[in-house]
Amino acid sequence: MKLNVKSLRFFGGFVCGAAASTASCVAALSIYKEKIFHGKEEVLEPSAGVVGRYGFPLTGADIRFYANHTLSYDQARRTPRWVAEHISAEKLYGNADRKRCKFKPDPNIPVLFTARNEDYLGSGWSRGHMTPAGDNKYSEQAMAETFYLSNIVPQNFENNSGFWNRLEMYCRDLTKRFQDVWIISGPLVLPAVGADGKKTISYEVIGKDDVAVPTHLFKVILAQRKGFPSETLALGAFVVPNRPIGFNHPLTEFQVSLTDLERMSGLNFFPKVDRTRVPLKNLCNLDSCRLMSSKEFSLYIATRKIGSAGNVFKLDKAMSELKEAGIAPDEYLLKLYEAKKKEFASKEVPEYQRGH
DNA sequence: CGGGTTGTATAT
DNA sequence: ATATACAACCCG
Repeated sequence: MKLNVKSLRFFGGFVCGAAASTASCVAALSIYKEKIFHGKEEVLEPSAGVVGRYGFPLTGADIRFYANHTLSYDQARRTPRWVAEHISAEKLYGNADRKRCKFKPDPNIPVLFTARNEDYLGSGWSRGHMTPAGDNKYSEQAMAETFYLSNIVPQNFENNSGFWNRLEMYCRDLTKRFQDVWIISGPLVLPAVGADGKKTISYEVIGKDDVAVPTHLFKVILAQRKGFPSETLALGAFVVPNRPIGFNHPLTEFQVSLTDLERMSGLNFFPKVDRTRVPLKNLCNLDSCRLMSSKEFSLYIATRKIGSAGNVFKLDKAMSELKEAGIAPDEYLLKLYEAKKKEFASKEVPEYQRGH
């Protein structure tokens, strides 16, 4: 078995490339394998050689699969490297509710490498979903799994509930114009130029588990529209700083070329997309890439609060907040408000009358 | 939609 | 005594 690796490579390649018979190709490749007996059965496994006699370091499962998302986990940083998901209009409707979900360590990851809630609580950073809970309204199970801390990174509070939230809403809105949308999200730690002109990568770690706080977050969106003579594929890649981003910043400000993001992240995105067969269009040219404005967002939040209000006081509070912001409620909000008001009135009045 | 805190009852 | 669960409350 003592053979020169270089000549092996050449020999194998030559046989595979030139021979008509696939059998000879397999035979040549098998030289790389070791014959190992598992019980009585003889199987071929990749040769580890002397160097690997006691095994090579393991980084854990390359890819981990969940009901509606897939991720690669970074055991050193206690965060995902990337999280992939697919959404369509159907997945955004259903009764799954984040109020019934809980953040928890991913039971599939070795305890030694998991993040825990205590790492985040009181750290000054929020637990930011990579694949969003709101993309899984159709399935309690799928939504619950997004709350595993393997899908979470330390995220600035205001960024999480603000700009990033609106970016996720835009992604969901895309399903109105594209049948299928694939999204890859993840954390980045990017170099910064110091006062001495040197580039340094520096990032905070939080909790006893030293969970890495990313300097930036990325999101790659691939949107597909059925059509004739051919389908349409549009792609947008974004890198967003992990700090508050106001309404004056458009999403396009954070758009980067896919190649640039690939160099930053060390990842190749959507390797199976055949760009010669279906030309990739710029998502922000084909679609708007416009996020909700301040007014639209406030209106949306107010509508949410009124929809979930449990009493008249909260109902009126949400309305007065809107008024103070100088935002006129739309027809939908007004109707919802009136309906809830009646609902509470019909519950309270009879009891009041009986009491007297 | 996106995230928190606090208080109380309960189990260990 | 200390951890855990849950309801009720809060924020943008």
